Amino acid sequence: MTIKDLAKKTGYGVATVSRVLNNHPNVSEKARKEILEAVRESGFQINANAKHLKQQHATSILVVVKGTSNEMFSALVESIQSRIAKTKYPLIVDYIDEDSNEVMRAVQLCQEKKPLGILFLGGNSEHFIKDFYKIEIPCVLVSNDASKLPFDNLSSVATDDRQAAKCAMDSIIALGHRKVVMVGGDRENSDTGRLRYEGCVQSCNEHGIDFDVEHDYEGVRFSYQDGYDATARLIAAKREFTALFAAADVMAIGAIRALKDNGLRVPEDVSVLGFDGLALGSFLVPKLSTVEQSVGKMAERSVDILLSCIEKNGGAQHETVPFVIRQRESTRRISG
Amino acid sequence: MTIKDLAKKTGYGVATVSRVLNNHPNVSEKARKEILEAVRESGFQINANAKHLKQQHATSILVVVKGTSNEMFSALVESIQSRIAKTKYPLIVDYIDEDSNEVMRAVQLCQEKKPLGILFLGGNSEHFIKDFYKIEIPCVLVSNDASKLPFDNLSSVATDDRQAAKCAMDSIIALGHRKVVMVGGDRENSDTGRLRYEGCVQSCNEHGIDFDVEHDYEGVRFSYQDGYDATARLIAAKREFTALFAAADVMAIGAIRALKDNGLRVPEDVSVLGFDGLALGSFLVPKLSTVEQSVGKMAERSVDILLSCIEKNGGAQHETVPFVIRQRESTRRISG
DNA sequence: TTGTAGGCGTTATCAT
DNA sequence: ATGATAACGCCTACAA
Repeated sequence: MTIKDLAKKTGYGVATVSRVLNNHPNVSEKARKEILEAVRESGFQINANAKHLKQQHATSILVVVKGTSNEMFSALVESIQSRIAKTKYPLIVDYIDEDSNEVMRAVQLCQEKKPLGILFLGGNSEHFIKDFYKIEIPCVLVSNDASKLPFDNLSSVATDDRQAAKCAMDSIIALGHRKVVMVGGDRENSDTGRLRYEGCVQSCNEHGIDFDVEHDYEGVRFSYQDGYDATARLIAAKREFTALFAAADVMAIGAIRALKDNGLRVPEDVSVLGFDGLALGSFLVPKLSTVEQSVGKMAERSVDILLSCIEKNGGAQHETVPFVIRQRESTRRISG
Repeated sequence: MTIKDLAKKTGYGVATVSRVLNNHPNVSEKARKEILEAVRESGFQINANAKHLKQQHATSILVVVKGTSNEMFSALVESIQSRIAKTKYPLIVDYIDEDSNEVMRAVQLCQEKKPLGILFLGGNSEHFIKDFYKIEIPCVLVSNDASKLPFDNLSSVATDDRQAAKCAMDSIIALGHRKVVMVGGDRENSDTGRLRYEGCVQSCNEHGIDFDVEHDYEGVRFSYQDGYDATARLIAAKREFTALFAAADVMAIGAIRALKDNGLRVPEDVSVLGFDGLALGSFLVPKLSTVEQSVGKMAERSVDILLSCIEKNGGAQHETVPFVIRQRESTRRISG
């Protein structure tokens, strides 16, 4: 069933059918009614391939999400969706593997869907450095900073990871902790991992706390299991600590279980602070203390910036979004 | 950059370029080398719209996933991916909203990508009843039973939800519990919700346990918050119970927190049993007791069935996959 | 082994 | 207000 069939069926030409389908003007009410009826009756579905092949510019906005089981990104997508819904732009959300090249995927999708702009949820700077020049429409990198990248069509909105991690450690130290370890991300391959590590170190330095990367830091993947294993290693190495800072809530959850399995109570023996502010955290026992990222704000600013770039041809903007240290039940004050 | 440009650039015709691009035979080594080099150098990207518009049949297999923050589906996708990777078929994974029509989406994708077969992860039978006749290629509904649906190109692989829920309740009763409540799904709009409810009731009946839908059942959405709220309502209604069965692990997690907030300990005061067997469950404190679905087996059977339908033109098959009741730390035996 | 040409379903430009 | 027709980029007989 094509628009040709539809044309034959209704007695109109393909052009008129196309006009009706796309809500274009210059169609009589009669034609519109009849054609719409035929569409309904025949269950006609427009061929997106042909449409996109022909169209130079679509009217949609694209979101490329890295990783599918990331609660924070899910929340971000939801928030972005509700914001874009208020505009005239359709939204296309595309999920890709944690470890595939988001930029090349975007290049591909640009050609397929011809979007007006792209929102990247998560991204690897190497991919951007290597391939982003191939993209010419306005883009926003969400949750990672892109101000150091030399592209004037790439904006960014992110939490200041270094600053947030520093504040997190500050807060732990303020609770009286002196022996602290960190279960963090890969400092070499993940910007986020590196920045949060740096914030942690900076805080320790400022407070005269001894922090030895070799023994007090584990750089692993952001998963329950990795958080568990890393913590188990820290314990096995007889590292003494009263507080553990995890660079992601999922690692904090793994860490808490590892502590428990080694006879350590949270927060009585060890305080645990996570990062992200996942909804899950507030349902746990104990409720997870964490660095809460402003998901709503991040979505809002990302969308606003992208739209302004699209509509007003503005240049790239780089923004930072606030965070909140939430002391819930997994951290506690200790005496000296 | 199109294959025409590539042809001009290399001095060959478009047909030869196309042959090289698609690994077709009848191309000289020389031509292949030169053209491949030109592709690399120019960063040529094939136009998927044009390709799919022209092609009658693609060679890919499609997975339509309902919901993006579903840990079990993520695990399923991963397992499916690794299985399909061993075949010659490319895999396309498409994520859609929890509450959008997966069948219509599939219809759309059929026309766009012309896949050989489809795997549905999650699905609503109403959508299938209403629209599935539009799909003519082999499909497998994963995690829901489709044996009652009248389509001979729709297979299904699922846990026997009713039986699993019954066994779950049996196990709770075997631990000595007599006063049990259930935090379940919507019995009207969710097959899964209804079946797990029925299994629960059946077990209670068989064991002479009093179970009153009005007061002992809460049908809500599968989320932390809904599990929390439902449990809070049960407690507020002064319903006495020593065990709570949740139709999903996420609801069980919400339930545990609600119990805690009302001064009830798990498992000392109330035993909690979940459903799904999420990885997360074994990192919680207490480790979540649950009905573990065989994700690996489900992926394996789904893929096998789909491939056999595609390659051998077999008819629809409906299979059930085993489950395991895992008594971990959130349930305990009580004395009469 | 290679090239030419027609058509996939749509949109959009011209006429009418 | 409507219709004929030329692209869009690719694949694939069919020819050479």
